[in-house]
Amino acid sequence: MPTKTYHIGVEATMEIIGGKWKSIILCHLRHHTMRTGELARAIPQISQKMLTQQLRELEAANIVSRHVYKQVPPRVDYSLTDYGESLSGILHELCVWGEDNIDRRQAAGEEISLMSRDDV
Amino acid sequence: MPTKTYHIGVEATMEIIGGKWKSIILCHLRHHTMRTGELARAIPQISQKMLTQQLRELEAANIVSRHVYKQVPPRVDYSLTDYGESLSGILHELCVWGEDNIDRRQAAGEEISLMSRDDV
DNA sequence: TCTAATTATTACCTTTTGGTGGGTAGCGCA
DNA sequence: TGCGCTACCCACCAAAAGGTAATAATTAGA
Repeated sequence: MPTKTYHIGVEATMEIIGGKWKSIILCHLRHHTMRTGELARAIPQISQKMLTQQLRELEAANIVSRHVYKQVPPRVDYSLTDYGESLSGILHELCVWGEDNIDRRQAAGEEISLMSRDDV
Repeated sequence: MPTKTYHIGVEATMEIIGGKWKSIILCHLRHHTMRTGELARAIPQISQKMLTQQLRELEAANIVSRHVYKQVPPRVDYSLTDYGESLSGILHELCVWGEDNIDRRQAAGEEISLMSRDDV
């Protein structure tokens, strides 16, 4: 296997939390364990396919853990692993910075809005 | 113009620093003003097209500023704006977390390597 | 006159990412 | 019998992101 080379730390971080959905999922999971359907409702724009796909990748990176309850209908929930928790501070800052960014853009007259803030 | 709606702050942040290159560029610019060619050498994997494209987008978001010197051959350099500096802490943490992630994966036997660390 | 130097643009193509619509499992209940 | 519940998988398609290679512009200096 050819050695994979990173040139700077942030590359590795972005490989894990980058993409359209992962950081959003993680920001929700930061507050509580959530069931699949809960996550889907919390992120209304995401498709079911993307949701499970991204969760699988986060699981593979040891950021989230998946708990399956032997029930019918099925019940599955997701939470941050201990290692995933080490991202919590960063995730929070990413949320806060984004909120401020939206505020600025609104103040500048852009037609944008934010549905909910981090510290719900 | 239809109002653009964000559901959580991190969405806006990722729109700005997400993608394969932006966070890497910003991590370099965090330390010093850099010329185009310097950036290209610091990020050997990037193509010239991507470099200028991403810089234009960061400029449009008011994160970096571009200075053109009237010289031949041309001289252009880029630096963080004051607003861009407000990302500096986050960028640093993203680098540090990634370095730690790489260390862990190496310890676990993955064939990966890191060329340079944040605090050069 | 020809080339080096530096930044940037363009057209074209490939790869990656994301979306849609369908289907399955298996138990409970009308 | 047949439907609803929840999670999730697959095949297929569309869109976005990224890569390659060629080209421009301009002046100094060989």
